[in-house]
Amino acid sequence: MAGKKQFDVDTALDAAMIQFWRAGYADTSVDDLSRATGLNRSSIYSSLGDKDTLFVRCLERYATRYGDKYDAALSRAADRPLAAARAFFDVTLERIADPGLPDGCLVAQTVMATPVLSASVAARAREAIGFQHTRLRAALKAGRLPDEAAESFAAHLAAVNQSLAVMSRAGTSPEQLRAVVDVTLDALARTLGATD
Amino acid sequence: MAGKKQFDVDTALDAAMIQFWRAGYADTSVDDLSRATGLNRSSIYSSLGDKDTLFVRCLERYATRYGDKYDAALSRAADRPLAAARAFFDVTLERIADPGLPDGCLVAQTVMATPVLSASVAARAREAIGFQHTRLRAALKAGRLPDEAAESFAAHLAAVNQSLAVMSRAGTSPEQLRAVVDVTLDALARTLGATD
DNA sequence: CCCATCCTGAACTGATCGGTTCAAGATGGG
DNA sequence: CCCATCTTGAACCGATCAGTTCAGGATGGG
Repeated sequence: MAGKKQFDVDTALDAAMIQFWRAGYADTSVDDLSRATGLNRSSIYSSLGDKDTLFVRCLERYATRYGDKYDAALSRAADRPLAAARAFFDVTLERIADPGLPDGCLVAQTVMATPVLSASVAARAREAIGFQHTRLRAALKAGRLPDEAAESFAAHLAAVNQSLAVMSRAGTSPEQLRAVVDVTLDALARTLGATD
Repeated sequence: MAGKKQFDVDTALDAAMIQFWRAGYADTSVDDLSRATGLNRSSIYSSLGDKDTLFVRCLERYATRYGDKYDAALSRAADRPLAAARAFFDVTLERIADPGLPDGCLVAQTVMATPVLSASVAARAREAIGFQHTRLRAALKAGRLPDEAAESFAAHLAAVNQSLAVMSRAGTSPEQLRAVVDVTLDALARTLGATD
């Protein structure tokens, strides 16, 4: 099985990411990663790095992939904050509805494990959360929401988005998750209406 | 150090609960529990049970303690849903502000680890989340919120409350957490105003 | 004073962890 | 055809895990 060709690193990273996403850092052993990727234990270390390095790569992969989706959703209706926020949440709700992906959120899970993880990993996860806030604030300001309201709603939208990760793991139904989001969207709609 | 007297089981349980709360189930070893409680390894097994049993006891202790606080907060202003909701969130915000307690939430952390924990533990954590929803819905209905709105807001309030656990671990400041909550409270206030 | 009771420290078991090493096998390019 | 390259499986290391056992010290009631 060798000579010049190699396995697909991207596919392996996706499998590792999903494994970490499902079980978390502490509960994922290198043997688990071996099974998930189909790669030999030796190959993981030689091609993907040790467990910590690999986890960071997966975390960045996750943050980039879904960060891009959030960006795309927000910018698709840049002048209509309500539609933008709705599209933003749809990214998460569709991810949760995808049976091929775990519930929850790798970033949320990592943040929750913060006191135990290495400082660098914890910092990256916090960074991802901070970037979400920045992204939302920029989008809301671009949608002509007053600065103060943009600030508050950015924090609120980011928080509610993370709450979906927790609630989806608690067995909350898609309809209930939608209800959670709709309350927030109604609040945003009324705030927009009030300032129009 | 014995004869007839014993250590205080309640104090030990509190210490164990805080250890699990801070580090989670997977990242808490029995030696960690020994250090946290000040009890000998043997004493833990003989007096508090094995790790799984002890964790369930801590989880129930947590759910009861804060469940009672949530109940008290909601019932203190049973006829004013907005004040009740505000008091509900204050329970969480004060807990987060307490430097003697870990950030986050034991239930949220347990729910996030659901795919890895034993089925019975996962079920208890989900149960606690479900009870929160029930508690909130009952309080909102008692506050004369229409059934449909009570249902939606109960899900929303429970979710936002859980989001505080995630965000507090992400290093979000108390002011930002307050902003997250205030958006929700504003939405509730306007809904109440609209139906008055 | 003495004995029943409780707690402690330490050792031990078997399993699993992350990480490393290496011989053997498979492959494709020259 | 043959060699350089890559992957595999398996073994190994030291550390840590949950859980058990037990001898001995400390204590208080009688």
